[in-house]
Amino acid sequence: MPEDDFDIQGFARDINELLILSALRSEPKHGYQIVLDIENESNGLFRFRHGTLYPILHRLEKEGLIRGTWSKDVGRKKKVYSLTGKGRRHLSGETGRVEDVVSRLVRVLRGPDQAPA
Amino acid sequence: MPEDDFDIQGFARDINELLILSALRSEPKHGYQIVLDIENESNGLFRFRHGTLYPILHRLEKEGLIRGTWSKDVGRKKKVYSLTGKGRRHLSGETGRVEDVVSRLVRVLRGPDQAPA
DNA sequence: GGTCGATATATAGAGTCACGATATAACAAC
DNA sequence: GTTGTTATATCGTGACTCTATATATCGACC
Repeated sequence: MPEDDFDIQGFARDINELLILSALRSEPKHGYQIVLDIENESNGLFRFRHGTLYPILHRLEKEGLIRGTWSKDVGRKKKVYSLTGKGRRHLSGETGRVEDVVSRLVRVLRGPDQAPA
Repeated sequence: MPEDDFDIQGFARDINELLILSALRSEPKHGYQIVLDIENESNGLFRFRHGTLYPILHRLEKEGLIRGTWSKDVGRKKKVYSLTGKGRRHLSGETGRVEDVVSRLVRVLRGPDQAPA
């Protein structure tokens, strides 16, 4: 019974989006801060470049998962993004789906003859 | 301490390659059979199309991870691929790396305030 | 008061890859 | 002999990340 179609490229794209959304879970942040936080929380594993980050932020905003507002309080202009309700639901739902996919992936990769450690 | 650079596109490509390599772990198979077995073992989750499978097989062969030989015993020509020693080492090593990455990914996605179930 | 580095956002261009479409061919069944 | 299944192969398209580049502000230093 073939469930929803799996697409490896969409999977990679989802991972990037979810990393950004998860960085906004605790509080609103601007782009530069998001990159630093993800890099810090993943011990340097996940590192976004500018050319990768901003297109994704714009895409997420267009999809209504985050909302960006310009803040010019100090003088340096920053665009601060916050999770919308839709974004928060998307984050928890898709995170569960990613966990499901990777657990099934690892099971296939390890094979049936591998006893669990 | 930033370890090896992570690349989401390379990660997706690696997953596809590892799925194919893992299908050859037990015995040599031809392309068509590989697709059926992966689809079967993943309960229909991972499904390779022709246009995806064969370029990857050629790539893996060129890298020396698999070796393909034409068999014409019955008449219908099949190219049967078998894991090389290098391929077998690559499979187990990279599977471990994928497991490491996904576990760290899930940890970041779930966040620090999430208690383990 | 001018330069340099860090902060901060943005986009265009290049390169890579999966995917859909299409082609070819042999065998089975009828 | 036509149709469906098995089987391998490649080309073109599109989607996406990544590199490079552009712009601008602020702090520090001298």
